[in-house]
Amino acid sequence: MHRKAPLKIIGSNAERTRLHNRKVVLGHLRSHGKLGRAELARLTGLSTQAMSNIIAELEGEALILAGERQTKGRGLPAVQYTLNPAGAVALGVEVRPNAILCALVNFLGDTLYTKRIHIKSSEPAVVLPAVKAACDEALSSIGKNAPPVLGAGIVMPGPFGRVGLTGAGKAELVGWDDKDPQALFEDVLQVPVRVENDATAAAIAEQTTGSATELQSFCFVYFGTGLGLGVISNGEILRGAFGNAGELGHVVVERGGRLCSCGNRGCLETYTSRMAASEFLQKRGKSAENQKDLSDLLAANDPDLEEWISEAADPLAQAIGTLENLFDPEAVILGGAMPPELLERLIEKLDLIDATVSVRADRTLPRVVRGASGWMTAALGAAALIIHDTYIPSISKVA
Amino acid sequence: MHRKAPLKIIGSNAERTRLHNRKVVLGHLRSHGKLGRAELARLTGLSTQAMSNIIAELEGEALILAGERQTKGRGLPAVQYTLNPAGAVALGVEVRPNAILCALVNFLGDTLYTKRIHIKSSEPAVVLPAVKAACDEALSSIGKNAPPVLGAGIVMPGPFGRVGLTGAGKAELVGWDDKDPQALFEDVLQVPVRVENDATAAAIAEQTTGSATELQSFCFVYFGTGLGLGVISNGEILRGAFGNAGELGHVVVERGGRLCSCGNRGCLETYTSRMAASEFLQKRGKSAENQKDLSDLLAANDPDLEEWISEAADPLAQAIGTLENLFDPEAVILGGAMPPELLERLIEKLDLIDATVSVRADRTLPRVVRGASGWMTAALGAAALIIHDTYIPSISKVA
DNA sequence: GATTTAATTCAATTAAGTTGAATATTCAAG
DNA sequence: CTTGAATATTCAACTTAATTGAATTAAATC
Repeated sequence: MHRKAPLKIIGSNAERTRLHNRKVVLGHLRSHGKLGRAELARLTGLSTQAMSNIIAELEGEALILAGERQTKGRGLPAVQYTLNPAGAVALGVEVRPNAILCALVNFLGDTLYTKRIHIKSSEPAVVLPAVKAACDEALSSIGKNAPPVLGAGIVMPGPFGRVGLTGAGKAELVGWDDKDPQALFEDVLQVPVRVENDATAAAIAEQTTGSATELQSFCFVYFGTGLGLGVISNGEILRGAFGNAGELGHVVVERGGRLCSCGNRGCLETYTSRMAASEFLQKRGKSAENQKDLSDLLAANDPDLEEWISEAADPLAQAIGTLENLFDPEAVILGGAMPPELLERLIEKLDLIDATVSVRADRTLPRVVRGASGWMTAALGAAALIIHDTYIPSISKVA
Repeated sequence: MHRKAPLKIIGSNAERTRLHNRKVVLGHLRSHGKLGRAELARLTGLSTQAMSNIIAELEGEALILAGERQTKGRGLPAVQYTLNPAGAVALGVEVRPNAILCALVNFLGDTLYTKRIHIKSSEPAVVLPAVKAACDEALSSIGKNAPPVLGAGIVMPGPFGRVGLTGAGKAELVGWDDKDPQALFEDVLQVPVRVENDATAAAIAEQTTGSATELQSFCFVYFGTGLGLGVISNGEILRGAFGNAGELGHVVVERGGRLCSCGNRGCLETYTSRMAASEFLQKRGKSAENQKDLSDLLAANDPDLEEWISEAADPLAQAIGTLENLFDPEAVILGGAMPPELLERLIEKLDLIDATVSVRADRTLPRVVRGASGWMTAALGAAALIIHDTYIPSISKVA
């Protein structure tokens, strides 16, 4: 287990400048859809000549496509450039104690392939070859002339290795304690690898292809085994000092409340999570082990499930108020491994606190919206992270 | 009132590259104290030649000073460079409904001058000339050959103009509703101006000259009129979508608890804040309107104050647990307009949640530490913000 | 049809980096 | 005490990727 490296602030040179500018251009193309060179030059504050060079380079690498000239009033109509969906792909993998979920997405973050593979053990010796095989299969699924692979995003139940032990006892994978997953996966897969937690990955997926494409600041509440939180603030991922930020499940919403597995009382997770729903329904003699069960119960208007929803909404509303006051997001998004209809019902039932910094006269979005959900969310998010990295420079933003 | 501008992601060029690299160099000099050219080149990933050029430029502007050559084993001993304390100054101003606090700091963030000025009204027509006069006096206090003024940081009770109305009813200044304070102050003072909230400014002061000089991620709990929060995460200031992040005072710690002025129940501010202490003591027939009163009561071992501290510690401990789980900071710092001894007592009384992500085997710092406090904290922090901006590039960090 | 406007390219220039060789100063080994 | 290795720094030449200003093309307006 190694301590997190202190972040190093490095200088820039011509090469890094170009890399930065490429990302800036790709980012603008992503958010605007299509743009001409001159307009890109204006947006980025670069000269048209510089833009021409960058565009030529990106087009040469097939990351962007030249479209029709588009007439907009006087003057030579601008050639419209768009991202090339087939310009590159990214892998996403979620490693769980008993399964590996593998996804492949295109340069826009759209899903090309998904697969679930059962594993007998979560030890590195088992996981690494299985992930390698799954990724190879994913890549071969798109045929011979495959575009470049930008990298692989890996989601693992943290906290592990790099980030050290923590108190909020989580389901850790066995055999990874003293390992550096990033290095191991990079070694096996031979592409750049990023390891993130599920909630953050899901948040990035939401921003890449979901309901947050227009947002720069939002909180993504992720229903997984527990309850996670991915925070994007002004376009930046919030990780915290040790990569463990966003432990929403163990935020206390009721002093002296229900006993949680972490040893505390009143954790949000004990009220509002898949686990909490399962336990509640089990006491009523109903089984709801997976999303399908919950979906079915909801479709059948099961009164016990309805009761749980009502009961779960209050603590969640309180927690959302806390998120609003602390992070001042444009919206709070609920998603993850929960049936979408259930999330909708939960949102309907929310009685939000009516005086937080998010209660604004100029709101356009609802304070809480439903995001992407389903079992693949995290794996797709992991892949989206890689796409995200090629769009987002870690640089110069100006208000 | 204007809506917050969407953040613009801009390209880079040679000029911006140099600006970035200068900041990188200054930042390293700040955190290391003194360094030679070659070592700076290694730290920044730049060539020694480039470093020589940058150093020459900075030395020419008297922002850094060449020291003795320092022998460290074999080879030519490196000339050690340090920041020049007298290389530049920055102004800091806190505007309150009835007073203006003005501060001047040197290039290291050390205090050179402070002054409090009473004002009759908080309208722009009164405040702007008063601030101008105060700043002029501050600058003339350091004599004729004054070093360049990097800018002025302004702290005002938000949320105002730029960030729009919010629900958590705060003490707003009258007459500023539809104004752009940054532009107004820049116009009057003729130096670059930054407007921030008190808690963020105080957090930056803590990082510049206080107990967080080594920290990249921390939460600063600011005792002002209410209770604010400044968050620095991996060196970046967390502002939120509308600049209102960190509204800690209105985080609910007790469902259905005490009625707060914001209309909700159970806000942290109603338990743990200067106002809460005043009210508590008033009920016991004691007056504690300012820091001095509290200080005196504490010195006299006043049993009522002790009782309040015990009562206030629990909600605070819970909130700190929430901060730890959400932000994963290296430490939580308590400071602001509270007597330091009282903060110490409060910290002693804290019964922290024993399972958050901050409970780590490899901790070196306590989870909660006391930070800078006193009436000038925010104004000094405002000035520190300006210094901070000249050290911290908004760019390329590498883990 | 002539003129204006806007996008784009061409050619020259410039800023700020990199690279490799030369020089200075110190430590360590013979 | 001399010599060689290590380290810091500078000098000079080169490279990258930007900028600037003039030229070219195509559409809109007069």
